[in-house]
Amino acid sequence: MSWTDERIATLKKMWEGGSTASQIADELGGVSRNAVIGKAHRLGLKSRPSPVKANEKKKAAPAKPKPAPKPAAKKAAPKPAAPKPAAPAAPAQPTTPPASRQDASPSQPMPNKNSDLPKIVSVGPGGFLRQGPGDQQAPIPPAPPRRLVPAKPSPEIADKTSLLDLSDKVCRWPMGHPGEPDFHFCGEAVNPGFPYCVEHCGRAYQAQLPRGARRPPPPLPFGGPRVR
DNA sequence: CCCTGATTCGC
DNA sequence: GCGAATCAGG
Repeated sequence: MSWTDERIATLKKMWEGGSTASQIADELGGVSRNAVIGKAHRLGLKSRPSPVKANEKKKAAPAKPKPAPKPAAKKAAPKPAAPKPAAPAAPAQPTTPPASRQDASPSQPMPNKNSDLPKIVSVGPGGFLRQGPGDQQAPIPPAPPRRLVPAKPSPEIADKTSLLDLSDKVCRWPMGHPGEPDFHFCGEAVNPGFPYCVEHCGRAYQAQLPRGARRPPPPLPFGGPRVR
C-alpha cells in the first residue's frame, strides 16, 4: 500500500484530530500502526501527547549521554561498534554562527541572542531567503488565476462536506469511514471554539471513564471497527 | 498484560 | 521513503 495524497490527507486530519495511530492505521488499512507513526513523523507532524513523553522539564537539561546501547536487529548485524563523534561540548566562540549554514528547521525559530548582526539571513529549505521580523517585503504569493472546475468528485457526496471542504467554521465530525464512497464530514456550523458543531461536541467531549470501566463502544470519530 | 507514541535502521 | 523492530512510559 502506498501513501497517496488522499491517504496522507486522511492521516493528517486524523492525527491532528486526535485519533490514535492505531485507529488511523485501522481506517487506512493495509498499514501498521508503526507505519502511520513513521509517516506522520516524516510528514513533520509529531509531538502529540504521548504516554512515554508525558512530562517535560523546563529546567536546564541535564547532560544526556544517550547511551542507546541498541543491539542491532536480530537480523544480520555486522556492526560491532560504531561510535558516533560526540558533539563538541564547549564551543570557544558561541557568538559566531555561520550565516551560511543556519539551521533550516522551519519549526524552531532561533532566538537571536547575537546583537552584533543587524539582521539574520538564512536560507530556507526551498532556497528562499528567510526574513527577519523587521524586514518588510511581501512577495505576495500570486493568486492563482486558475479556475478549478472539478468541485464534484462524485455525485454521491456532491452536497456533503468532503475532506477538502473542512475549515475552522464547519464541524469536522466524520460521517462514515474514510475511503468509502459516501464518506464525508458533518459540515454544520461549529460550536465556537471547537472543531465540532454543538451536537457533536456533546459526543466528542465526554467524561473519560477509567480504562477498566468502559462499557459502551465509544462513539468517537473513526473509533469503532469498520461496520458494514 | 494491555495500550500509547518515539526512535532506529535495514531495506 | 518506508515500516518492522524496538524502546519506553502509562
